[in-house]
Amino acid sequence: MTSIRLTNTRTRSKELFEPLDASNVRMYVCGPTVYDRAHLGNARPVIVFDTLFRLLRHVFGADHVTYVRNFTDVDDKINARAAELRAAGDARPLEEIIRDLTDCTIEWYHADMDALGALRPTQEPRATEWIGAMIAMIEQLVAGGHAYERDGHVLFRVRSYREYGRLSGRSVDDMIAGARVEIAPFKEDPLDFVLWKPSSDDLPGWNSPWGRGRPGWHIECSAMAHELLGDSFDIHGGGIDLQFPHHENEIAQSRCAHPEGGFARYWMHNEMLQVEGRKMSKSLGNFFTVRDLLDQGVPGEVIRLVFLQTHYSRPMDWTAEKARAAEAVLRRWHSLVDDIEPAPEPAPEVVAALADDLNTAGAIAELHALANAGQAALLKSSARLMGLLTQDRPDWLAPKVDLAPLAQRLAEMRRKAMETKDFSEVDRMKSALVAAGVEVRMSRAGVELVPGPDFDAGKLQDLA
RNA sequence: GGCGGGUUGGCGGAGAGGUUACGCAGCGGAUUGCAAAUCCGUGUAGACCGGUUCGAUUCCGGUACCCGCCUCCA
Repeated sequence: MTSIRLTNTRTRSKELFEPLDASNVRMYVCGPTVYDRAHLGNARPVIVFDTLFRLLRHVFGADHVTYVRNFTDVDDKINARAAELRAAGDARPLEEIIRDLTDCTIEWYHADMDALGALRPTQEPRATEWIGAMIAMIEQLVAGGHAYERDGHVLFRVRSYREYGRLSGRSVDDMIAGARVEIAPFKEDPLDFVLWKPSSDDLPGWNSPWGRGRPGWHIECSAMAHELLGDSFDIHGGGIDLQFPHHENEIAQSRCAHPEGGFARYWMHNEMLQVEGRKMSKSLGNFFTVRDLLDQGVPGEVIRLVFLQTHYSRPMDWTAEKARAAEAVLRRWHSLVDDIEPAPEPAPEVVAALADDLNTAGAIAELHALANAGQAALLKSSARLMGLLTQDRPDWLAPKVDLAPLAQRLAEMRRKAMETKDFSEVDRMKSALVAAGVEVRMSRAGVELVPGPDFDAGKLQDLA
């Protein structure tokens, strides 16, 4: 069996991956807060962990991997957006606006991530459907002395978890010295974080032992991971920005609530996305969504290939030039594998590259090698392992049109021109074809016309 | 201020303590009426300074610069 090696953030080293149960490999990845379209940065963990999911399914079997990715549908950003909508004239009750907003955003998210070739996770729990599990976990933490109630809030007592800060390499004392933590009067310690907070009547809330309220952000992942994957599971993933405090807090909660379990054994973090060399942010004006790119005609498959060209542990720069180059590569590969039956197994070199800490760039180099060697069937099966070339002649490629009559006419014109030495007619037709986005291939053997990236059937009307 | 990541040829971007990454672009050639496409060939790379070593771009230490997280945005 292929042995997989993964860089474990927890130990800061590349380790052999050995699942607790090879018949059920379990992975949890932090999903989106659903209040708006996913931006391009949101796509990175999706593509990275989808690739890992595919690799795990390949190695352990498609039915032996459980991949859980949550939807955070209770959050103050959602409440704020809903309040905006109401202020803008939406007369429905807040809860209804929120349900509609989150439902709609989840639909968008699915559509956008599907376009990137990402498989749906095995389970996609919504936080609001697991409030009971969260309350139960908080009760356990309170009972165990790891949490305390203050002014309707329940707070996690960071000092009660000795290893707090280990994942992110921080010490509690250093962080307090850094003083960039919210000071709230009801906290015993500035680093203590909220497990439960009270909701006023105009906010969503659930009844709890501490009154009507809503969960803090971190508890949902702990509760849902526990319910769906157990006390101990294999992989926990997410963006590096979540390492602290989110994942640190998850660990503290989970380990304290279920000391018998080890929570996640391998922690994986993807580095951040940049755009044209700068952080993507609204203030820099380089902020855009996956849907924006798709609408501009950048195919999801192209986005995926660009992402996979950079190792997940490195910052990745999105540039228009990369998208252009990736599209050219995919065009070539598609023309090579169309109508070819994929090989039963992917190439061992590609699997080996992926198994080496998800070396997607190395795997792509192997795909190039297969393409150069004319190994179309292996190229297809190997690319598919990475979620590429999954579709024959996808929509974004030029439609298959019959240009044979035009080719014949051009061939005839050329034959005559060869005799008369007057190529002006031939050149005129050739430029017209090129203007319509057709690639003109003339050789001794004959004339071949291939629709290119800018193919425009309308411009061919003049030639008919 | 605390923590973490990075610096590879014109550009993008990997692996490996000693032997071609790979892709794009460029250059030379084949081919072509001319092109395009295709094929063949082609690169003086490894921020800087030390150390370890027979040998380092690859390991260790330091310096510089860049980036991220700690703060609503992943």
